[in-house]
Amino acid sequence: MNCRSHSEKRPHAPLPDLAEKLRSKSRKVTGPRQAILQILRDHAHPMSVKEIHAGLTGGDCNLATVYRCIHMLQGMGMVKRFDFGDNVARFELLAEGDDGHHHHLICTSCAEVIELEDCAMQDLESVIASRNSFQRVTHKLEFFGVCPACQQPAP
Amino acid sequence: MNCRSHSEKRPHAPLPDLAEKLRSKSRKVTGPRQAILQILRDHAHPMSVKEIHAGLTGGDCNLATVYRCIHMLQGMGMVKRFDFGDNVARFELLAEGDDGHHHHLICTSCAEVIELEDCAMQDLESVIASRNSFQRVTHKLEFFGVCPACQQPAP
DNA sequence: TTATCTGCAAATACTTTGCAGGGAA
DNA sequence: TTCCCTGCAAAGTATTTGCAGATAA
Repeated sequence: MNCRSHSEKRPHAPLPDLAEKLRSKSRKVTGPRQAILQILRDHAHPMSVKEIHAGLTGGDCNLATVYRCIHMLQGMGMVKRFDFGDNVARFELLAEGDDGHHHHLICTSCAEVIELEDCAMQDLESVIASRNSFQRVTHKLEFFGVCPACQQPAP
Repeated sequence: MNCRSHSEKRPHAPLPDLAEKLRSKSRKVTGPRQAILQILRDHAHPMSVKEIHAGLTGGDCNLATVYRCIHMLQGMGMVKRFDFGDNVARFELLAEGDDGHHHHLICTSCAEVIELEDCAMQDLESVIASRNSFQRVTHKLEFFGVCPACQQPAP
């Protein structure tokens, strides 16, 4: 598995393109939706619904609307859900043509998130699928550890 | 990664031994705790708190007690928590001397769970740790797919 | 105009906690 | 006897849903 920083990632489409994607599926481009897409675009790591809602500046929108919007975007394949095992769903905007399959390295102390490049687990999936007679096998994988900044002894 | 069925696993300690483990750490052996340990012993896959509570026959005990008991067992290293990405924590009794590090293959249709043997990801953890200057790197990994029984077309 | 979307509020699901009585050691 | 444990009830957090009014197309 190779690792790379977010800055090297495939860039997200500009906001107007994202809006167009909504229109093309007869979804309306509303204020809340644009604001939510903007926030997801500005953050390179998965965000919880609460974080997205808190990040909405000015007039913002209702928490329930954030949930509905995120689910809609997820259904359209524009956003992918990640679970870090703390019972809080997190969502990340997918770049055009990106299937979103990648993993994260999360600091268990400060929650910093580093994105890891797609892993080479396809072979493993095939082995597991055939040995257990399963079909369409996928996986969820996240790494946890202590980041450099958190390795210093507490003052 | 190798796969094996539950029947091949290291067996759980008998109930009296589990009780002794509690006493050795000045924890009391109560009815609810014995019942919960019994249920976990009887099930080879991770169970949600609700499932454990529902499985308590007869007099059973309060849901809050199940939560408290599970947390206590987790703190003692007798039980391990798994997350299947559905915002429901699941717990599995650990056999004596088992660190609980293994993964599961979960049917996305009927939720059947198959346990997979410990994977060979230690090398990967080392690479990720050194490349990102992280310490104490661990991981969570679960596989999802469609089990044989669910592959038949719906009637 | 019209179907979709939003805010509001209430509901649901999972989990935690305070408190007073009950029980294991 | 002495803590530890439990039930009960209430509260906390994450998420979903019904409904009537608002809005994009």
